[in-house]
Amino acid sequence: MTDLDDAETTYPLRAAARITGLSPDLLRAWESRYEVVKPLRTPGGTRRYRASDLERLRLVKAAVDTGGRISVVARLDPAELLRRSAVTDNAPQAGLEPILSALDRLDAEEAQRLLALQLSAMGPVTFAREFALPLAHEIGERWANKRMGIASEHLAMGILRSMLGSALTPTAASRLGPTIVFATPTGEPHELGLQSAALTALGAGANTIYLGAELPVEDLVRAVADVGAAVLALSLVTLPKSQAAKVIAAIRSDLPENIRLWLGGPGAAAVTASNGVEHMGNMEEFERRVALLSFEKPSRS
Amino acid sequence: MTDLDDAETTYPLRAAARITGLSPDLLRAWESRYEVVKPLRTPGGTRRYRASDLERLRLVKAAVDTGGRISVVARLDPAELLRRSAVTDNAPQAGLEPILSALDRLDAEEAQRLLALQLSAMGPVTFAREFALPLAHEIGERWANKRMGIASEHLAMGILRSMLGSALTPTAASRLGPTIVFATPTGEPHELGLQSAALTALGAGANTIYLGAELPVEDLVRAVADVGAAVLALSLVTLPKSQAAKVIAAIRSDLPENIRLWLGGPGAAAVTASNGVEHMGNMEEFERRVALLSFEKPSRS
DNA sequence: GCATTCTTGTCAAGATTAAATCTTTACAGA
DNA sequence: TCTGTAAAGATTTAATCTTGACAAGAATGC
Repeated sequence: MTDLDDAETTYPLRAAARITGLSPDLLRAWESRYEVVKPLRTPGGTRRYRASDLERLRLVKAAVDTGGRISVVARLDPAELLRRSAVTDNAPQAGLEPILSALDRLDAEEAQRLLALQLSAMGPVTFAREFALPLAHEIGERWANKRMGIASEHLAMGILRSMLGSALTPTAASRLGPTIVFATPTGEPHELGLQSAALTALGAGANTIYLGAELPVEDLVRAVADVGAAVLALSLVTLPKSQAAKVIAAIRSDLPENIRLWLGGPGAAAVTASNGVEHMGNMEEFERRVALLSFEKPSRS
Repeated sequence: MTDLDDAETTYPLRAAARITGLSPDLLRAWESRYEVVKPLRTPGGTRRYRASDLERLRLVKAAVDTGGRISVVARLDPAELLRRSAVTDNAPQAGLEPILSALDRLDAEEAQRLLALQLSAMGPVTFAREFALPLAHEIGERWANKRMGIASEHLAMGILRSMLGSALTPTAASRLGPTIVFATPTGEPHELGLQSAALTALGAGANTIYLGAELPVEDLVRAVADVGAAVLALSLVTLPKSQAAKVIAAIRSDLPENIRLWLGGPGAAAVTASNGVEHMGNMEEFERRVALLSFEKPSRS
């Protein structure tokens, strides 16, 4: 960022509407009636929402959705808002058991049948996030407790990788969106989360280029430059912290400044201290960031 | 939607540009100089591209990319264009070039489109053996010569792995055949040949249990015993000779005597000296051996 | 071999169009 | 009264338009 000091990225009304799920009319009404947010204005008078505005709107909507009155909610400060929009977590453990049992018997046919059923029921994006990832987590758990063999784990991961990989087919239309390259750095073999993220991005309209696991720094940087990507998205799971930090630093320093570097996955939190590296806390946040990409100021190059 | 007769969906210039990969300027130049396409116009004069326009542009670009001159290519009719940019005929080697080119550009969509075309034309088993393996070989060659990046290689392998993995769905009927476990020992990451073999076995009526790459000896042996397999099939490509010999010896000694151990792949020849280990020289031999298994005395229950 | 012309992709300027957005006012259900 | 939605007409922003020019490479003529 050379001198983009005041050039905090902002978003037009339609972006705010799409991201928050509120109608443009309602956004204006809330602003003029209750001053929920005060977006910036262009010289011509057009609204420009900062990321902080969007975040606040998200919380306010959550509070309203759970029964609050907008005239009251609008005046709350962020801390109070957070309390009012508490997450009512749900346990989607539903159909896991039969699949785990099939995997334990190394019954690929049955496992695949059950998984395909889920996939067709929920669609690839939801399947990846709500089913495949929890399943993988549970398998990892059981493996750690010696309640399941590696063979079952391999079988499961292979099936999931193929299923998600097949869904990960870019369409001609997806080229319209911003380009995001997905990969895992050398030493990080876990691919499932990366695939889920790629599917999410595809659903959000991004032009996803999925390179898979264990790409060397140099090739990664070159690929990103070659395809003119706006973002390089990496997933970290088991890569040791020290090694991860080193790799990320290397990538960041080799990557052109105007290309973003996003990290996700359980192993990412420990690394993201550095500058110019952004951490995606969860899939929802990631999805939102992808959607916002389309609305950013034209990036010169 | 009563009468949208003329309401064929059309795309503005920027969509056409991003979908075809041509710049807006170039699109206009090609139109005004050579009449490559004649998009519709709005009352105000703005271009609107039909799907057919985009298709034509795609073909024209393909023809230009392979050395044609735009002034010539622009006049060709669709049939001629197809000839100039298409997967000419069944000769496998012919179809490789466009795919390699797409991979080089990291154009997943195009690569996948072309591969899917081949897959549907030849069926999974033939596709794996006659197309995927030669393609992988060629990619390896080009990578060794620095004519192709690792990113392209990863992209290709990911696509192929998913395509073959999806085809590798055991059916209820296949459970009738002899059980074969497919895997690769720890340290051997190459999976493509293994998948091809598994597909071949599936086609030959075996009950294939595909565990994927890099299974530790202990788990491999346990898995084979658990499912009552008649054969353990391993693929070796780049595992160093000494290491391979050690791993194979370990597996053989831990494996019950009545379970066969088959080795295949380029790295297998160097190892097979030992007793009780059989070497599959090529896919045809392997296929024959699988077929023969069915006639041996029933091994299970 | 060398200069000339043609081809082809890219760019800039200034005008125009299309799509978003603006404000204000109104209205209807809870 | 509170709240979400809608319409009208003006305005702004982002895309697109045409024209003309330019430079590097390819083809051509001598």
